[in-house]
Amino acid sequence: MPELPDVEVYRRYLETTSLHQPIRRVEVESPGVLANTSPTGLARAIRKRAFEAADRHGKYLFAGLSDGGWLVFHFGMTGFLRYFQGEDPPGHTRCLISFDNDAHLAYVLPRKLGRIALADTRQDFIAEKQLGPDALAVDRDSFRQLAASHHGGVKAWLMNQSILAGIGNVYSDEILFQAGIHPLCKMEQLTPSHLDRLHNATTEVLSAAIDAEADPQKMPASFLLPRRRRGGRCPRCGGKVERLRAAGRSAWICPGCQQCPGA
DNA sequence: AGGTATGTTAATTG
DNA sequence: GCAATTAACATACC
Repeated sequence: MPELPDVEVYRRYLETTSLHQPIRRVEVESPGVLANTSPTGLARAIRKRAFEAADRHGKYLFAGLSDGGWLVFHFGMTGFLRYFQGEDPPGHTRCLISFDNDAHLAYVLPRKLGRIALADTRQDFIAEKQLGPDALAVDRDSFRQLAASHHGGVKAWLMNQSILAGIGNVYSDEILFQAGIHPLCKMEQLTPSHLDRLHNATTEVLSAAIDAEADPQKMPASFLLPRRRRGGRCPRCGGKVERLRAAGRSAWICPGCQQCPGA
């Protein structure tokens, strides 16, 4: 589920498994996943170097190379990393990085919707992708300012990576549920106090999801996320959750607990 | 068989 | 220019 919390878990995984080991070889099984390079370009950029840092911005994972460059991973809807030794790569491995110590890092992407890119600096990449600030790095006043310059539905706003980076369909539902706000509310309807509730919910939901290692089973009992399915019940009022269309996606809500201000 | 799926981008329409 | 909608991408699961 690669939204901000999932990618943060991947970042920690990369950091604990894959730093400081020289890279011996790179095999690209699906060249289509390379965004701005080729298999030989990728090999030239990372072979004989090591990952020295693991950073994240929104849904993007940055692996810092010993020469100062960056390898950037995006995971689409289904991707993940797997570090292993002495066994076969997982199915749907699209790129395999092998280290001098005979361990391997697999970039696994069943649906091929993610991408690997090279970047000179994180800032260059973030600017080129026109990403907004990381959703966990925005304070109350900045959050209000970002809200003031937009119209349209609040769920679409939360998921717009150019405004806030890192929130996708699942966590936008959770944030709106925790804030008690309906996904189709217009930004211009939200009062400063609603925006503060939304900001608090954003910070708390993303932090709690990271603490739960992005595993729905470990999340707080107050979370809607594990009940986000047909027949699910609201953890707050026990009512049935409902599905509707918002921002071109399925949005799950508790109609009793989520309203627009003034409605 | 058809609908749905955690993302991004491009095209289209209002 | 902005907001909303749809299609496309590729694959898996119900």
